[in-house]
Amino acid sequence: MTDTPHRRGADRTEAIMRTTLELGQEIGYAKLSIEAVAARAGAGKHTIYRRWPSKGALLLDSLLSLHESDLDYPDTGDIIADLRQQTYAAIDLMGRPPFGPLYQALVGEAQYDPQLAAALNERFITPQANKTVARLKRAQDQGQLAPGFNLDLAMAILSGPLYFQFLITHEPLTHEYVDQILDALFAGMGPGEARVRPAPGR
Amino acid sequence: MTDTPHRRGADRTEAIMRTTLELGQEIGYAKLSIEAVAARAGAGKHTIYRRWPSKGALLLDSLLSLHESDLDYPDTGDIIADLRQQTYAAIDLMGRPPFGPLYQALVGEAQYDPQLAAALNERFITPQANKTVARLKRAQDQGQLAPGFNLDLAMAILSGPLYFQFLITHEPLTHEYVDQILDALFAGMGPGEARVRPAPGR
DNA sequence: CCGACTCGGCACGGAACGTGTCGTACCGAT
DNA sequence: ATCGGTACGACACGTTCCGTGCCGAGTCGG
Repeated sequence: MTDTPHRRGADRTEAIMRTTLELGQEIGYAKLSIEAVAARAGAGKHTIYRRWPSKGALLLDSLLSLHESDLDYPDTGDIIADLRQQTYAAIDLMGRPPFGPLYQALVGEAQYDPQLAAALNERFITPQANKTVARLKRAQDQGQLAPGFNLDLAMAILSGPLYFQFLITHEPLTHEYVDQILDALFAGMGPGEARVRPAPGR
Repeated sequence: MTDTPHRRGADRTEAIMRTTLELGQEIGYAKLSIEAVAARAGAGKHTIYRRWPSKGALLLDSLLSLHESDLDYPDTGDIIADLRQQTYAAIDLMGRPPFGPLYQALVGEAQYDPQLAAALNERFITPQANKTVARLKRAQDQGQLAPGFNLDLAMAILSGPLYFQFLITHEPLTHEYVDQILDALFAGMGPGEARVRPAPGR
């Protein structure tokens, strides 16, 4: 039916974002150019520049369009199990294509594009963090966490090591690693026995 | 005072790195170009390309030349106090010019330049991490830490939240934040009383 | 004192940027 | 059905910077 050119509006927007993800996966973010996206999408460069101020902004929108179904927090009543499951889902997303490598590049770009950094925080980081904090809050109200514990801090201590591995050491994110972090977070690393995980054996 | 051209070797290397830092501070990493560095340093572009394969590699060397005096770990016998002091020094370095903003951009660039990422790890991240782990090891041997605790993990839990704040939320790194992380790390956030101070002996 | 090397300067082709212009197709309102 | 406004694709343009090639001159080691 329509191989007619000059389709408009949301139609073009979606086609451009889809092409961005395609090309991004094929050649990587570094080599991705607006020009190439326009060419493959059969769009004029203006049509892209009219919608997005930068390559980063375009990719941010494209990635967000990909995971519309927000990672929703379970609440089984067991805070550790819920955090674990939720974090598994997060690293599964971050760890593999198409989201993983492109998200990594996007965070990289945000390091010298303050506008992009702000948008990334507002549209992805903060909402995700808020969900974690909200779940922690319920647990704290139910006495599963130390009453005075700073929940933003708890979120940072959980996410931080993951991002450290993701952005700095570039080692793969594993479920086992998540387990270790959760254990340490709830048990502390001071001397004496861990309090959460039963220490089996002797 | 030699304004004679054609000085050679380490002389030129140092001049180029110094100019890189200067220009980087003035206009930011994103706008920094090899061409501009060459022009201001009074060097040919070849002289730069002969030494460094990329802008990132040049900045990495430049930044490392800046903090020759490695952050050395104190060992007062009190692991928490030593970690605190060492981490204070680290965030003071990361938090402000000239090192801070340029280091941030460098980590960003490393997200889509695997060679740069490897060099950054090998020459900066890993050495720093090793020092932390070594200090933790001594503490563990002296019974100040849980015997089986994974020390690489401990390092990641300490560094991770700092980098999270540095790279993701872009909020300023404060000593207070370091204190909070250390408290949480040693006490855990499970219910019950904080255990910050180690009990004597085993 | 001489050959090998390194340097600064300049020029080049190429890629991608962001903008401008033009003719056309779509759309909503009359 | 007609008509203006708008979004669009295509193309061209000037600019910046890349990475490389070439040249003449200065420097260094033997």
